[in-house]
Amino acid sequence: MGSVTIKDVAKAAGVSIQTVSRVINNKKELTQETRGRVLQVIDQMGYRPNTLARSLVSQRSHTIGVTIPDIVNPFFAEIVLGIQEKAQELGYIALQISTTENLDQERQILNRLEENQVSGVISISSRLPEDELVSLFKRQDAVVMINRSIAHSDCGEITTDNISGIQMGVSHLLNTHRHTIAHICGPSHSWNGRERLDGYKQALSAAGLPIEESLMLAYPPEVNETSHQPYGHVMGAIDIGEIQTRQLFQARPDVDAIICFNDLLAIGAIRACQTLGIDVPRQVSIVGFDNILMGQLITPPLTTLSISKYGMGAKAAEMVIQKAEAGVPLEKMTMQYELVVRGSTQS
Amino acid sequence: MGSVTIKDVAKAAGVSIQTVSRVINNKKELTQETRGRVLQVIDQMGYRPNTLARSLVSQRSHTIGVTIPDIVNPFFAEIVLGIQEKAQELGYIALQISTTENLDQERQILNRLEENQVSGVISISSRLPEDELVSLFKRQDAVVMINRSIAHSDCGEITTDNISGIQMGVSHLLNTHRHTIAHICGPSHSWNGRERLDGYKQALSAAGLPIEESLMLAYPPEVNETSHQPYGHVMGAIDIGEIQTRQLFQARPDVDAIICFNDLLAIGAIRACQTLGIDVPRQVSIVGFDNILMGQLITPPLTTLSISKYGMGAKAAEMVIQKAEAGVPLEKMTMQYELVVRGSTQS
DNA sequence: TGCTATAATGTTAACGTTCACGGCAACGTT
DNA sequence: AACGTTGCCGTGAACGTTAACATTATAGCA
Repeated sequence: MGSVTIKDVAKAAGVSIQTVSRVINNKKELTQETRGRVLQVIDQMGYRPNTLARSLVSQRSHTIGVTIPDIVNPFFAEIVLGIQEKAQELGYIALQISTTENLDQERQILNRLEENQVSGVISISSRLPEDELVSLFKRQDAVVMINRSIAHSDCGEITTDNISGIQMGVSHLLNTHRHTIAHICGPSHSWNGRERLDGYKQALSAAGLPIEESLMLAYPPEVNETSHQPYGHVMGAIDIGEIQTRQLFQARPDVDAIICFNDLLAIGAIRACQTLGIDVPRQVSIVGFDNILMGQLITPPLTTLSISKYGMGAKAAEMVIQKAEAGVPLEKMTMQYELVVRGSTQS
Repeated sequence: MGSVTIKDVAKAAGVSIQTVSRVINNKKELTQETRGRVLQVIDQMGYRPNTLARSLVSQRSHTIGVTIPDIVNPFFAEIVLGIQEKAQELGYIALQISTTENLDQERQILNRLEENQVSGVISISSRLPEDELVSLFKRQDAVVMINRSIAHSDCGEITTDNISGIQMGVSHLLNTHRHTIAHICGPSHSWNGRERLDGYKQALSAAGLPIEESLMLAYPPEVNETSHQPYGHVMGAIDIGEIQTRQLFQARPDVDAIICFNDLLAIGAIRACQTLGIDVPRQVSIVGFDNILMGQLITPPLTTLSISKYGMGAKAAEMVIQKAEAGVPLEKMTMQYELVVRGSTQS
């Protein structure tokens, strides 16, 4: 728009453009008097510096790009909030885009972010294949991935210690005298999903328990490409949990505990038990992952492995910006889960 | 960063800068041959046009700014998703910022968006006073407000028909033979909150029922300024619903229905009934507003007034962009609720 | 053949800002 | 008195791109 520029201010205040620039950048080589006069003109004319021009000349957009699988999912939303607030605190702005679990969209977004000259990128739970990610990130010099790891990459990484997390869950179940522990798996294309399955197997082995195929329920293949139906994914996950649990009890009526890939599946599992007349936690204990709000509200409230999503986001933002700004090397860090015991494993 | 520019491409392809520009903008005055050659060089060098420079010269940032009270709240997240996807469809990018229900933050953000030269602004459920909003929007020429109305403004507005919505709720309760209907109010600074309270009174009057103070429970004043505690607001709202309901039954043990400002309060109300040993819906019917996912999952599932959040967002984006792009005048539109009957009002 | 219309390409200026200079007072210092 | 210093301010170039105009080659036509 024909908005007021630094030039207009300079003319109106009877000074050079550079002087105005010095005022808005708080440089000190200025008389109190001229500064005051310029500030007054700025205020009066309603001048706002143009970030586009600024970024162009300074070669720093002070913007970081964020790709999110699904902003409607509060799990991701909380990470995003952490990113946004930390970025803002450091003088950056976060350009967040939800890919709605769509790979093509994700590719497109990443390119779009590049054209927008973002100073760095945070990629949350990407499901793109490794080689493709590498090539999409090639031209970025500050990339942090959350919930995903890539071998031999120079990206930053914030992952969660799924192995020890699920270990804690299994230990808790063993301590409460459960011995036939099933696992409802996450999607096979999810990095967390694969890790948690691995962890489950390791934990059982460590406890001297057999690993049985009939106790591991795979996540069904992609049903239909995501529509804009509200809560499509969230609702879907709950349904899947319910279905898998039904199936589980048909094959293995002897299970006394289920540890699920995430809370949504676990909520589905609880529902299945309720309709099957199975008492939770008396007959079956159920454990989830992620500590989403809903887990606290259902009955019985859900035991889960919790982690600070806000903290993950904030840390990611900090890493990206420090790298972009000062070249601080990107770390690969792992965050620890905390076991939150609630009614679904204890009466 | 020292990324590759149009100049580099031009030199490498042995053409002028302008020719490259024509290629990337798909102008037609070009030989197939040069276009091919340039495209090849572009591909090979990994050139990406610089949006900042483009926007600067064209005076259109192709960006719209969005302020959100709280992105962690799925109600808002879904609106945002609608905005983002429609914007993208129209070649725009949405710069969304959560204000975390903080007024100062909201002011700051709005200024920040202006500096970022956004082509327009969508303000979701703003709680800033009217005069301040007017002055913050003064320099924007395409503003749409969602869930808020301002007298005599030239902003676009997308509001919901709270009056008829709550009317439907009350009618439904009357039809199921309820006569002592309470209302747990929303925050008094919420525009929707005030409207729904008004609607409640109108609906009772229309039915010939008395309007009694003891049946209208005010939302408590701001307790503490928002921290980053996960789910602070969401959890808070549920707690408030629970507390208010307890209080309600103490004063008026004769109520047989509660219609709440939103689903969260309603969920709190259901919890209160459960701990008080009051059967829902046999003894008391409960109705919410917004149709959030959680309402479907609790027991009993919640009867609510539903509206397309995604649609509201998409429409807002469309309006802002049409206005910014082609000067299409901004409308003030009202969307209708739909009653979704579930277990909390019917056995 | 000469001339004009058209297609393909190049040149220049601008968008709003900052950076690296350069100028010029006023002020000590020797 | 001549010479650095310091403080304040202005000038010109640059960031990467596009719009408007200028130029050149090509074809069409009388």
